Amino acid sequence: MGRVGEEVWGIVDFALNDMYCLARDCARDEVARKFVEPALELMMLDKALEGKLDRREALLRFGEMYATAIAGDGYVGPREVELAVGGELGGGAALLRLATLHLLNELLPDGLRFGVHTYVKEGIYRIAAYGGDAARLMRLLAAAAPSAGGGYLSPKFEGFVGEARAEVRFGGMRLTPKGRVAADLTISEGDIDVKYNVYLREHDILLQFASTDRGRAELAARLLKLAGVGAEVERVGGGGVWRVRATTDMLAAGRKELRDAIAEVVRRAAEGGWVNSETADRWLEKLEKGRALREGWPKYNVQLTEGALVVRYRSTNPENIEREAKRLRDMGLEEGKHFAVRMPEGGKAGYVYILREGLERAAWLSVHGEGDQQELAAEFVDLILERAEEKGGAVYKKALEVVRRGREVGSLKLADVREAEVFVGGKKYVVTVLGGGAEFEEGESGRKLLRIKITAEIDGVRGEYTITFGRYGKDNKALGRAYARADAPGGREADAERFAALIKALTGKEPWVYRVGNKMVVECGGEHLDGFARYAELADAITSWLKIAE
DNA sequence: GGGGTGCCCTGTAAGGATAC
DNA sequence: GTATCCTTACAGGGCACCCC
Repeated sequence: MGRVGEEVWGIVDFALNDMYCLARDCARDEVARKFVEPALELMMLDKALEGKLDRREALLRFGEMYATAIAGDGYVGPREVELAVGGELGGGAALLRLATLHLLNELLPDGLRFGVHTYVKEGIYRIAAYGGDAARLMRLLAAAAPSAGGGYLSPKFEGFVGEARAEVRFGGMRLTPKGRVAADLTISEGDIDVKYNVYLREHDILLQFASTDRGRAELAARLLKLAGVGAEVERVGGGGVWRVRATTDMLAAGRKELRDAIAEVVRRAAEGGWVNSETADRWLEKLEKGRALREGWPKYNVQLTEGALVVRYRSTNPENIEREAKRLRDMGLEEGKHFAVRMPEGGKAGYVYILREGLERAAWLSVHGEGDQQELAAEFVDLILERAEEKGGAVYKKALEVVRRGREVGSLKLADVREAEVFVGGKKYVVTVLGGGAEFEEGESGRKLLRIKITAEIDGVRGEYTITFGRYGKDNKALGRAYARADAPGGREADAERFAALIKALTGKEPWVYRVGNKMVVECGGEHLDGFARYAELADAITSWLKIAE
């Protein structure tokens, strides 16, 4: 380092030998710390250069310390890493930082070295790496930055995971004394690596790293996270061993490099006849396809049972069931109406079961809901469709049908029906809707009625058509009735046919038309009401009426 | 036929124990 | 200190069955 080096060491001497003076004169810890940390880094790196300290250990510790400094006084952008050094004696501290980076580069292999720029703005020294230099620095920090509980201690480092290029390689395939397949798998980032053990067990794949050094175990967890697996450090029993483990599904959610390496172990084991071929095929399928687990969502079971769509989450843990029920309530769904809940009892699993109407409502909320409800519902519907798609064919078709129906509620305008061609009784009708609305009314018996009025032109005949819904019978079924008018052009029969054409154009389904005495009755059921609910002018009234008339 | 529920069976996660 | 095994609870797939 020549003359610069001498100056640097002069500052180090000053910082370390006169710490008492610094502490006394400056009377603030942060000033002392500003010098102590880079000075320690400098000494550590110098020792590593002289071969008195393990080089990789020094790189790792440097990375931890520098990341901590950036977490406090730095900035991390997509293509930039910057450390700010300000305050009293900032110039000297910045010089120290530069000296440590210089030594660090001497320790790094060619492909990982990086350059930095230093500038002063508003009295603060800034040490920044840009572009490729920043990318190389990020690789070091990504592996070394302190973390806990599956995340970095500073959110500034979360983005690194996407940028880092953890390499995965395997070797040392062997059979354990009991005949299980084991292999070594090494994950490395930059010049830092960790060796893990992979075991092909009877029912799962297990990747494991164990150590009595908690720091090494945390590094193992960080590198595994860079490979896309969020396993946490755990303490084995109450003893002094720390461990990081991940099994099949977690591994299958990892990055392609990791999945490929593990798949290679499985493939070779299958070729050697060391694992059951059916099990190996299942694992390979998972590893090759990748398993996109939605963060924060459990795995809902989506399937068809004799034509009905079953959407269900089951668990023996009451807290899990309650958590899902709460999530559905937060989404705007109502228990009993949109979903059913059965709490676990006697060791048996409980469940939340999404009723058909619930999935429809969630689909509606995913389009028409507001704020958090809309976001939650959209995420939920996506998740269910994704699960249905995995099952393929009929399951996906059915799920899509329910979701589409839900999304359609209130999505159309009556005036959208213009010159629609429909066939009733083999005859073609041309329907144009001019307007309409819906309102409640109380019938003579106190029954809550819903009156839907539509103005339309059918085959050139303009008219106002009214249909009145009520709930009838022991099932309390929704039923809508209208009577054809005798004074309409062509008389009752022609009016009934035009009415039927209008309802078919609006709902997609023909009503039932029958004669009672000399009257012509046009009758609609729940499916027609669902069809009417697709129109914004009618949707709110229909939803409210369905609620109050229950 | 579709909606909803119960239950069996298999695969996986989690945690501890044990062998080397 | 590390590698391997064991146990158990839980999750999830899928089918049978009931009800309307």
